[in-house]
Amino acid sequence: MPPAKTKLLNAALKIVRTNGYEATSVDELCRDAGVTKGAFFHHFKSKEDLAVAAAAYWNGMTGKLFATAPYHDYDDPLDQLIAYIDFRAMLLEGRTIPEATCLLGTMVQETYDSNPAIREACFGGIAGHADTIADIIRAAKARHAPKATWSAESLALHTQAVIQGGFILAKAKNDLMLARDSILHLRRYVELLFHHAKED
Amino acid sequence: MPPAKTKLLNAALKIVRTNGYEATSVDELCRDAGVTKGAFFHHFKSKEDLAVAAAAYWNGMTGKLFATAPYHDYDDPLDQLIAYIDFRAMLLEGRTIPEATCLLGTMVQETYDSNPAIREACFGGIAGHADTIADIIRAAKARHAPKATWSAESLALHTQAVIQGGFILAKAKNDLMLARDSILHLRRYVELLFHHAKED
DNA sequence: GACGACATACCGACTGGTTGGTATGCAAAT
DNA sequence: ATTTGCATACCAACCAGTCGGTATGTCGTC
Repeated sequence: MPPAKTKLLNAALKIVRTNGYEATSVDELCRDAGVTKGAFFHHFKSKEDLAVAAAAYWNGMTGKLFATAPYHDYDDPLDQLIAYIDFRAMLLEGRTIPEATCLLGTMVQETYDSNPAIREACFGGIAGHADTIADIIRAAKARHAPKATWSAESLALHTQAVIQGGFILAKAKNDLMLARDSILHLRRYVELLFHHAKED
Repeated sequence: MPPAKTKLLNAALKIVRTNGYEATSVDELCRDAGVTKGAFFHHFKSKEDLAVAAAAYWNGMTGKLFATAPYHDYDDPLDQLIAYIDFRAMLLEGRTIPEATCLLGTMVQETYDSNPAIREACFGGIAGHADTIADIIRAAKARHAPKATWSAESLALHTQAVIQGGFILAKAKNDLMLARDSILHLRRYVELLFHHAKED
């Protein structure tokens, strides 16, 4: 039996991704985690504190997932980048929308203006992940497109924008395939970017 | 002096885009609109009803904005498409985040699972706008890339995904320039797509 | 190794304020 | 005379957060 803190964090990942931050009540979190309100406020000094902790927890989970993902195994960084994009598409398969979508993107929409601590936590997670992709893009650019005018950092952030935007369309249509379609366009964009660079 | 209904709808556009749907209370809406709660429930039978009406109101406003935008003036549909993308980037200039971002994308994140009526209203607005872009893309494709394997509808939805995703990154960093950067990548993608097709 | 001092983990009843929503009234327009 | 467009007053449910309490360690000290 995991401790109450872990159970609350897992409940937060699930419920916040389903209903959003504001619509998630502390009582519902406790009910889902099977703990009492006393336990909640023993471990988190406020609901906001839980949200920040959940973002850090999320970063830990996804960080491990991406660090051990197979796209690192390719020698050519461009192959790694394409494989990363394919990996992101694969992560949608067999999952429901709350299971496939991003906690940070969901939370930041509701909190960017009213809750700086949560916004910062979300940005840290997204930017941190984008940095790992920027490293791959930087290497791919050095090898295959040294004269390209776009920056690795900007393209890395763009990959995250496409993925987040795909999630919004998927939620709107209630169909994760919309997210996959946008990821396929992203894949084609990256291919064209490097294909174009090789022609020069 | 506009009637209470209009004042409430305008307040909804402003406050929901700033704080999200759930965090926006009926009382706050009334306060901002300068009307009483009686007026609210006279015009809208529930908060959900207001959200659906606000989505329709938003579609009316943005529909007019895009229908009269200058990107229609180009003869070549590919020029129209590029000009549309530039127009979307231009719409960010001199605006705050709540002023620049999309009501539908914001609302659907919180309501896709819990409130089908709002989700449908959001999807209708996004898909309806995407359809107008798909028409342009279809014409551009017929003229410049008849053999391309991607569909006009899919690319049109992708443009919306990029824009929505850019908004999320912008909110996370508290900087609209992130949205503009992604829109510039989208512009480059479209150029490469058609540039590539012309080479065949 | 027994003892007291203190910390950690958790419980659940309670509170004051806020929530979405209702019931009723009333003046102007049709 | 009835409908429309609001305002006032009110309500039960729910909200995040508090608080007094208990059970279970885990130290240092004699």
